[in-house]
Amino acid sequence: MLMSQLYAPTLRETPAEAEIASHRYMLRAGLIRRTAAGIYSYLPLGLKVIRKVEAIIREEMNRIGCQEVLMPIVQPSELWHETGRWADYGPEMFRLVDRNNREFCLGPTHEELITALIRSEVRSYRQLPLRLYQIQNKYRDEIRPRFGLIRGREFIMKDMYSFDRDEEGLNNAYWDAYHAYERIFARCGLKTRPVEADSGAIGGDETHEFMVLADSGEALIVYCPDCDYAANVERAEYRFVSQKNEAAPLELEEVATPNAATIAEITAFLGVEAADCLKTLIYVADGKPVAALVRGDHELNEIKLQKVLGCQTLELAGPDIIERVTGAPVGFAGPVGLEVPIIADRCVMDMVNCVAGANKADYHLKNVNIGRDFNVTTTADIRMVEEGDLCPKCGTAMDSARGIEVGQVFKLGTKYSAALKATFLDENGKEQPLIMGCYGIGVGRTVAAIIEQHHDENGIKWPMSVAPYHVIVVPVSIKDEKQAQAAEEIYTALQAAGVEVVLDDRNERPGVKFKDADLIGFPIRITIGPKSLENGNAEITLRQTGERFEKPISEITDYVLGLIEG
RNA sequence: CGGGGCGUGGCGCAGUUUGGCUAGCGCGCCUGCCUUGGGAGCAGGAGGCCGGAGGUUCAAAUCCUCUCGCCCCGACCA
Repeated sequence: MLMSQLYAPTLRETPAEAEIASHRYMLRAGLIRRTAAGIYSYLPLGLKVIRKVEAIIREEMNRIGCQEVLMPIVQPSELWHETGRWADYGPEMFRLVDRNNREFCLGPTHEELITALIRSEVRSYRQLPLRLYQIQNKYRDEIRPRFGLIRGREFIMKDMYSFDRDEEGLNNAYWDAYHAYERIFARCGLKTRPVEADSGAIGGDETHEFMVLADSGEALIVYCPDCDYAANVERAEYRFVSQKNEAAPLELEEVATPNAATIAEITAFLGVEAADCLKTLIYVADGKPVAALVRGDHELNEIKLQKVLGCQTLELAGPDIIERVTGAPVGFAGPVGLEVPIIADRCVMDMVNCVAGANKADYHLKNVNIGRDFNVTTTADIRMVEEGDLCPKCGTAMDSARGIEVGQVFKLGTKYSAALKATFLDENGKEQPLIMGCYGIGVGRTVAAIIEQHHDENGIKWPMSVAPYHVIVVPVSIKDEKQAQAAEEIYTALQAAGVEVVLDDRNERPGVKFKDADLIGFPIRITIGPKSLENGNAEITLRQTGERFEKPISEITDYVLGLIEG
C-alpha cells in the first residue's frame, strides 16, 4: 500500500470530543470517525485492526470446538416476550416497527435467538455438547455513550453460547472459554485480569469478567496481592473480623445540627469521626420502603442489598417518600423509631454510641445504641469493599484498580432454555432443559484497550499481532532518485515475502512522515536516508522500544520476517 | 433523567457580556516557488446562510422564545 493512496486521514490536533488516549488516537490516526453519539465508522486502518482481533478470536474459538454462525441484527419481539426481556430491557433497547406494525428490536444480545434457533433442531443428548458463536453488531441505547469504542451504542461483539446436558458439561465449556479468553487477550498483547463479577440482569450463576487494567477503566476492582482472588467491587467480598467497641453505652442525646445533612457536614459540625456515624439510606424495594444502615465511612453496595432483600427492583427513595417514612427531610434519617424493615451492614453491629439522624429536621441523635434504641430486621454484608479490606481467601489486605471489561464468561444454567422450552431427551428418554453458558468479547473495546496499554505521547504502539501493517518504509526524500529506488526495492521485496507494508511515497518533509508513522503506530519503520544508503544500509526503528539500528538492504527482508515471527 | 458546558470553513478556537463596516485567527486543503533526518519558508487561492425555526430591531453570530445535536459529571448499565 502506498501512503499517498491510503485513506488514513490523520489529524494534527485532537478533536474536542476525545478524553482518553485510545479515543484520541483512534480519531487522530484515522482509524475511526464518529457518525452519531456512540456510533462510529471504521476507516481502513481501524477495520484492519478489528479484523486481526477477530481472526485471533476465531482461531481460539475454533480451537475449543466452537462453530461460527451469524444471526440477524433485527429481531422480532415475540422471542423477547417469551423470556420477559421485552419489558425488562427497558429504554436501553432500540425498538422499531415494520410497515405492518409488527415490533422488532435491534439485538442487544442474542440469547433468545440462539436458543430459539437450536430448540427446534436439538432433540437428543447425542447432539450435545454444542458450542456456537458469532461476531456480530450489537445495539444498546446506552444512557451515556463515551470514550469512543469503549462504550458505544453500536458495537461489535463476539458472543459464544454453549449447550450441555449437565453441569459437568457446562463446567467444561466455561473453563474452556475462560482459558481461550486468556490466550486471546495475551495474543492481542493485553495484560488482563479475570475477576469474579456479578451476573447482573442477564441472569446466571458463576461469572468472570476479563479486565484490562487501565486508569481510564469504568470498572473498579479489588484484588489480593498474595493470592489469585480478584473481583469487581459490585461483587467483591472481604474477610470480616468483628471489632466490638467495648465502651459503655452513654445516654441518648438529641442535638441540633442545622443544615448538616451529609456525613461530611455532620462530622465537621459535631467533631466526630465518620466511622462513628450511622448512614441511614431509605430505599424502595419492590414498591415497599426499607432502611439500610452502613457505617458513615462505608459505602452501600446496592447489588448486595438487593440480594439480601431478594427483590426485583431497588431504588433510592425520593424526598417525598423519605419524608413520609422518617418524618424528616433528606439528610436527617436515623434508625430510631423507624417503622420500616431495617437492614444493617454487619460492621454496624460493632458500633457503640453512634451519631444518627433524629428523623426530625435539623436534629441528630448522639449515643445511639443497637438493641437499646432500635432493633435491626436483618444483618448482612451490604457494603462496598474498599482497598485495604482483607482478602476473603487468604486474609491479606487487598489493593484496588480500575479496569476496562473486555470479556465476560457466564454460566447461564437453564434460565433461557426453560423460558424458551429448549429441551432434549436424555438417555432415559426424559425431557430436560439445556444447560447453557454464554461468553462475550467486545471487539472494538478490545482494540481500544490495546491502545490504552500501548501508546506514548506520539501515538499508538501496536503489538505486532494486531498492527494494521507491520512495516512502513520511509525514504527521507522521495525526490532523491537513489532513496526512492532503494525504498521501492525494499517495499517490493517485503510485499513478495508476505509482509504487510506501506511505502510512504508522499512528497513531504521527513518530520511529517515520521510523525504520521509514530501516530499510526507501525511496529517497524524502515528509514532510507542519504547517510546509511551510502553504505548500502537502511535503518530500522522499532516503535515499541524506540531501538534503532542499520542493516544491509539485502538482509532487510529476512530480518523483518524474524521480527514479525517474534 | 438531574447538574454543568458547547454548537462559528475539515480540525482547534476568538468574536456573543455592551447588537453596527466586508465574520476573524492557527492548523489542514489547492497552485507555484523553495525545502527534505522529527509536523519548514515565501507568494497566491478556495472554503462559512455563525446547528435549525420563529421573534425583537433601521440593523442579529451577538438579545428573546422554541427546537435539534454534542460533550463532561452523576444516577444507571453485559
